[in-house]
Amino acid sequence: MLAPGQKGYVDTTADDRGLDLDVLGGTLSFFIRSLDIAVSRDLDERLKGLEVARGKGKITTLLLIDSHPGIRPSEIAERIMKDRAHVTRIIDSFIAHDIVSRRTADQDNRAYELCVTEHGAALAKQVREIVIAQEEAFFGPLLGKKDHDALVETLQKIYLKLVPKAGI
Amino acid sequence: MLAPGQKGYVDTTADDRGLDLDVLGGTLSFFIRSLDIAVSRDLDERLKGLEVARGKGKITTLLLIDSHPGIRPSEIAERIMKDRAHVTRIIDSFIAHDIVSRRTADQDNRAYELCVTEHGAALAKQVREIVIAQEEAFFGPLLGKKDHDALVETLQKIYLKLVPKAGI
DNA sequence: TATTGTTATACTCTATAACTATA
DNA sequence: TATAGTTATAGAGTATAACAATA
Repeated sequence: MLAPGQKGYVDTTADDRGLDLDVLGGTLSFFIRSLDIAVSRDLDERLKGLEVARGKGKITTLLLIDSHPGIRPSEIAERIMKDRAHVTRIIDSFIAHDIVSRRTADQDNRAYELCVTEHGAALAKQVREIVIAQEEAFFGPLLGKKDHDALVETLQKIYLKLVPKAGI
Repeated sequence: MLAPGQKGYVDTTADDRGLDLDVLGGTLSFFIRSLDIAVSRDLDERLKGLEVARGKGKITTLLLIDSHPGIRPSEIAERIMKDRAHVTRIIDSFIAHDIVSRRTADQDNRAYELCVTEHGAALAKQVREIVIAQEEAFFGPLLGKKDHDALVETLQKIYLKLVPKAGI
């Protein structure tokens, strides 16, 4: 960090708290990206050794199938904001590891319905516990309960507007 | 979405608002990832055609160098939460495109000081305007001003705890 | 004709480690 | 011995488009 007065220093501070945080115009996109990097790394660390260790898409896909037996790939894609091709590869790897089973949908022969296997259910349970434990372990030192709750509420609200189908 | 009562439906709702959003235990990690995906795609779209179109690492690196002439690669790495090898590749591409110049640091022959070129400064100005414009265009329809301000404050606070050096 | 899912490709991102030059 | 930066590599993520089967 260049200090005020030091050669090359440019004061880009936008508020009165003396922070040098508006490199991106004080916008949210940079902070969101940074937080996502930090949270993802922390979670990957906690998931090490499990079969779904890396890649958040895999984790949410597993938990979605576990919570919603019979869910279809295209619906997963919509909810995790990835394309269908990406979901196909995730599902393929799950099937190869006997985590998920796939069968033709009842009313639509184009579609598939996905369910976790017995093994997949056990894995999902482990993953879910780790994810829940992370919430407190990671955010506890960073935020008070009030700020945390407000953040959850705000981000849920945004997610629902971005993926309306996710609301019941 | 499986409706309550439908075959395979499992009620995982954790609050009383009837939302099916706690697939990850109502935790923040999933919402943060989703928001980052949406914001990044939107920003990439707006940056299309510019030389730094893809990859948020490149954008913040450019704006950091523009705001902090003389900044060193290792400090960039710390602030954008990437490793030095990654920053090296970003800088290399900037230099190849005459966006950034690099010279040996005054007091340390191991280190480099980075500055934007004339061309890079013009590019940074364009990028900064786009990023600032996105803030309103993207978040305006999603959040009221009060929620937006609270979100900025909370995420800035978290970022500062994760990267203490970013505070002056 | 539109939709579901698959396949293929090319490119980017990321983590890791080994390496050099200097402190 | 530690630090700044580079190079190399392998793996994972991503966007895209073309494709088959079904609605």
